[in-house]
Amino acid sequence: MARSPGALPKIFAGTHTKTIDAKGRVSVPPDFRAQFDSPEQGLFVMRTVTGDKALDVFEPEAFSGFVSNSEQVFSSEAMDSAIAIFGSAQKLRLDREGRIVLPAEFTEFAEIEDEAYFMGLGRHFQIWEPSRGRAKREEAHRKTTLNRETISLPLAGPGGKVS
Amino acid sequence: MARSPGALPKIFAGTHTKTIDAKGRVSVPPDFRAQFDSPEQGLFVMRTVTGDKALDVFEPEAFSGFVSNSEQVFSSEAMDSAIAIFGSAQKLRLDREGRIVLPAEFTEFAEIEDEAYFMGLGRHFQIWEPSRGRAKREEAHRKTTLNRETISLPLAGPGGKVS
DNA sequence: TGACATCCCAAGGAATCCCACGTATTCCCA
DNA sequence: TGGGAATACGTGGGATTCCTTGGGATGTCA
Repeated sequence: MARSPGALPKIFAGTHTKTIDAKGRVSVPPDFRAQFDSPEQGLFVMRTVTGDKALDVFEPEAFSGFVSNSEQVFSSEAMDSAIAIFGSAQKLRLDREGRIVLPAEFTEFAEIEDEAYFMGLGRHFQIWEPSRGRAKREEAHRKTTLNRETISLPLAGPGGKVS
Repeated sequence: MARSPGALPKIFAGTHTKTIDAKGRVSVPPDFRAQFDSPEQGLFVMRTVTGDKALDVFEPEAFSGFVSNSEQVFSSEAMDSAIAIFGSAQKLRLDREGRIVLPAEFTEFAEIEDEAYFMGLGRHFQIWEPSRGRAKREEAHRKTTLNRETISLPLAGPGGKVS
């Protein structure tokens, strides 16, 4: 991703709660949409591997970074990672109004019913069931407040890139 | 990786369960078909060598990568690999509706009856017997969740793990 | 010549796309 | 600073396209 010097990296920040209509459609927050290089290429959604009941959402360009890491198709370790990532990921297209349809597989995994909680995480963002997402956010804030002396956050550094 | 900016690599992602009709035909998921450079060139199918009862499916272009890797035809190791790969692989054509017919050799190996479970793995994809494939996916997800600290995934954010 | 495999065509159903309207917000100007 | 207009956003429904499934026709090999 060649970024012109001085240009700021895209940042997904903030939280947004969006309703899901009868057809299963959700509006992606405009704040997030504004960050997309090419909305017509859609987004990659996958079940998160952190143990949370949440979904990770990436732009195609960011998501394609996972491909190079799975060159060794016959290594069983790489296999597990590849299955966990690509097996659960799916490419979603946005309609003209910037909505996506979350497949049942994902809503079931994240236990999402009629509302989706979008949470920006910098380079990508997540989708949660609202109450669960809010709880996670509060907990993370509390933990980070307590542990701020001992943990290292790359706060000062530039976004860096996945090679 | 030399890739022209903006050009994204093709990615096979997600899982799809497809029924096999009386004639042994299965629809290749549209998501996957959309990734094919030239559907008329067909696909290469082989028994996987990971010990799983599954089938690996490659595009001709990706599959041809194995050729260069097996140059040393007189090394017994390379011989075995070549036999395992090319000896078991078979080229399948798609009909106008995007269906393939899995030869008995493959359905027997993977113990596939009347349903096929397609699982994207990035550069290529696999075909499983549904219940077996689902189990494999759950297991892989669980393992990856447990080991996510020790394996390098660019999930954590910019540059992966900050040491 | 018969049996089998492959290819082609058609129709039903489902998912997707597109368009239009109501509402809220922002911007601008008085 | 208040009000009005224009823009953007969210929402819903209708229309179209795509996908799947099944069956028939054609070609091939034994």
